[in-house]
Amino acid sequence: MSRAETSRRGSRPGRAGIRDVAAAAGVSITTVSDALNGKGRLPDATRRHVREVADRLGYRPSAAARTLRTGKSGLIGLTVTTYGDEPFTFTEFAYFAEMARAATSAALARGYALVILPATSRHDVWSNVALDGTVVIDPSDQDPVVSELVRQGLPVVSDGRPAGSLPVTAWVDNDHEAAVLGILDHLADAGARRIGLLTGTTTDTYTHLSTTAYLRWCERVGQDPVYEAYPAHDPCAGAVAADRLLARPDRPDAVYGLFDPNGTDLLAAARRYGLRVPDDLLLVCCSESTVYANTEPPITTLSLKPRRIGTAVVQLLIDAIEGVESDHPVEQVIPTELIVRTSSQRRSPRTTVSPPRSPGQA
Amino acid sequence: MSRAETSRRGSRPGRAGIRDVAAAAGVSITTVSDALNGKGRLPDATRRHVREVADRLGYRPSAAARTLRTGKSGLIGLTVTTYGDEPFTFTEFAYFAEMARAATSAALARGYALVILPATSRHDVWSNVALDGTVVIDPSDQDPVVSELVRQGLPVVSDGRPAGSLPVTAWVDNDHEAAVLGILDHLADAGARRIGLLTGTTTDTYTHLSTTAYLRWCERVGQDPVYEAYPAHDPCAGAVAADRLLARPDRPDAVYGLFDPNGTDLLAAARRYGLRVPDDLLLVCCSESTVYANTEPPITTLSLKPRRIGTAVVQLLIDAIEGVESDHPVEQVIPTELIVRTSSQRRSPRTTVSPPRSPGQA
DNA sequence: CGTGGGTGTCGTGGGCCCATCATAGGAATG
DNA sequence: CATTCCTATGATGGGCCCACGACACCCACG
Repeated sequence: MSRAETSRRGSRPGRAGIRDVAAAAGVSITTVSDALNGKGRLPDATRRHVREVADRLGYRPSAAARTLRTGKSGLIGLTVTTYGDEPFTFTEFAYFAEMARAATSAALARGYALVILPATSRHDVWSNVALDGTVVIDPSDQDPVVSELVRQGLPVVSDGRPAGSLPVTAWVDNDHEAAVLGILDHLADAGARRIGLLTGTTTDTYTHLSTTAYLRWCERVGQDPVYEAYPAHDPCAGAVAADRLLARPDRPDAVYGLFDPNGTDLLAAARRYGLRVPDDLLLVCCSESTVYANTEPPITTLSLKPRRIGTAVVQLLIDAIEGVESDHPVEQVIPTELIVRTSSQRRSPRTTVSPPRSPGQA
Repeated sequence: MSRAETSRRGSRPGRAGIRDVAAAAGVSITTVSDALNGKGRLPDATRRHVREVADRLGYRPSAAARTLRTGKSGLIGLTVTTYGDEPFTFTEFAYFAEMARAATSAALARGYALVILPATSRHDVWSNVALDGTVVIDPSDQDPVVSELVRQGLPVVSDGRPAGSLPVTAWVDNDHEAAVLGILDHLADAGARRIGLLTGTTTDTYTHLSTTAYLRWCERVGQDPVYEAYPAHDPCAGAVAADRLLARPDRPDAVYGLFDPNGTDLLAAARRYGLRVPDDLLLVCCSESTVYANTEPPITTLSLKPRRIGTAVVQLLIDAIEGVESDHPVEQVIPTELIVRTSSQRRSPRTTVSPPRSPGQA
């Protein structure tokens, strides 16, 4: 024992180990471990005493040793898709930030921390961190990262319905088709005759499902599709695409934009063409940003509820990690929320749909 | 050895350990370790063979064991301040997202991953993860997290000049005072007579330095300060404060807003009071968001260059971790960038400052 | 009244997780 | 026999946990 003491002193003068605490408290290593972890059956006096000594010595258990022994690291990977060199795209900023924030909080509340891992990370980096499980955002079909993780026996929960036969443990997503159909109906109700779509060229599930839903809706109501697609990760391309859409001979009288910056892009394009919103052009875009509450005019947005998604994803993952029989279903659909503002209300609000009021009221 | 083999088989059927690789390749454990890590002096044939076998078995070295042995985890903490329950504030979304993105990329390029750790994390969470060092965003004076980390001998680099005598290893910041003075001069040059400030009630360094710089500038040019402060973490309070500022009897004819959403808030308030921008009111705000390029009118913004900051912070931290004699100084000041748009140009651009052109040109 | 067995409470020893590294050892060659 | 090379052995890092051991106490039986 004294040998251990000595060798430890030599190795790391700054940090105290469990051995040092045991020696200082006059008990065994096991007793220290049990006292600090609330395990075993020890008299409260011993427990208190050990805790006191540990505090005095500034003892912090080595995370590495604990992880090695228990097989649990308390770390959850947050894998974000990458376009080009940078992790997560510009268009997803607000969504991603909100989602990550909620996920961080939820994980923290259950004693876990999040590790950011871009999908294009070098193998050696993310196989070099001990994860208990991983959250994957919008995994592509046959995502090599996911299959590798699953092969290692780690639970994987995805934000976004997994494409193809990706073997994720669970997933959470919005009902994107229903959301698009709801918006199109909303615009049609507001008087839109020809609804256009600003969409992306990428092949992710969100873009694909939304575009398909649009095309099917068009077919159902007998409208020719009017849409422009652009690479969503390029912040400049959006403005150009918005311009193209409004410059078409079959110019739409309402537009839904799938990505966050589309609102301002479309608004700017409309101004260039002298179109008044909402009189000449109805506008809706998918965004989590609150700037659209204060634009001129305020723009109707679709919120994907990233906070609920982030929370749900983490809960599912931790349930899987801890082997909790999921009281949650393994496939969760989070409802979207349409925040109706001026840009999508041609008729002055409530005038025609509400019951008549007394003339005195504004 | 056969006993070890057996016990391993029983323990974790899915994952192969270094023992299994050694057995399968018919060499010793050391040889496997050396072959995979490029150490020692081994014949290339052996090296290749070992690698091949390791690949075939899907061997991944245990991160926990390696961390325990080497004392390095390859993990960097990213500590974010919290307001209320949620990590990082709404007003810092774009800044934080950009900064975190750059930091993630920079860390990755050097083989490190980032762990998100809200400052209010329970002790047991962030002492439960093995960190090699930590990035702290805007640490408050006497931040307990920082002192604890430093006490453990871990390098800490802060984004934002540390308040008080916080013992950080290094820091990176903008020259906020110079930035504010530059903006005020810019507005004065554009014809502003009375410049107002939209600031925060929080005590962080950014808010403090900026406000002080404003007050000093006012004193120097002999203008009465006109400012409103609000709790920056409350997204609704900003709109109210903007309104208050423009409702004052000594209404300013130019305003600088310290926080991201102030641009739209001020624009909306200006419209309510029938003020034209930039004719009746000049506007600048500090923001990383590109929406201000497409507002009506486009708004001049100050960029704090979060990507450069995120990169610099991580480089400094990893230099410290790896004991590299910093070729970078330990205190870095990143220049800000004023992106001048219509909202701060009262006189039509270039007309009066450029040499006269021939009448035919637009 | 004395002692052996039963029952509990507290606490300890040593092995284990897995990879790394220093050093000792062995084989081949000059 | 000496010198290169390469490989094997064993210690190490630090905390957790299984399986016991030590000790006290109580009851019953001789």
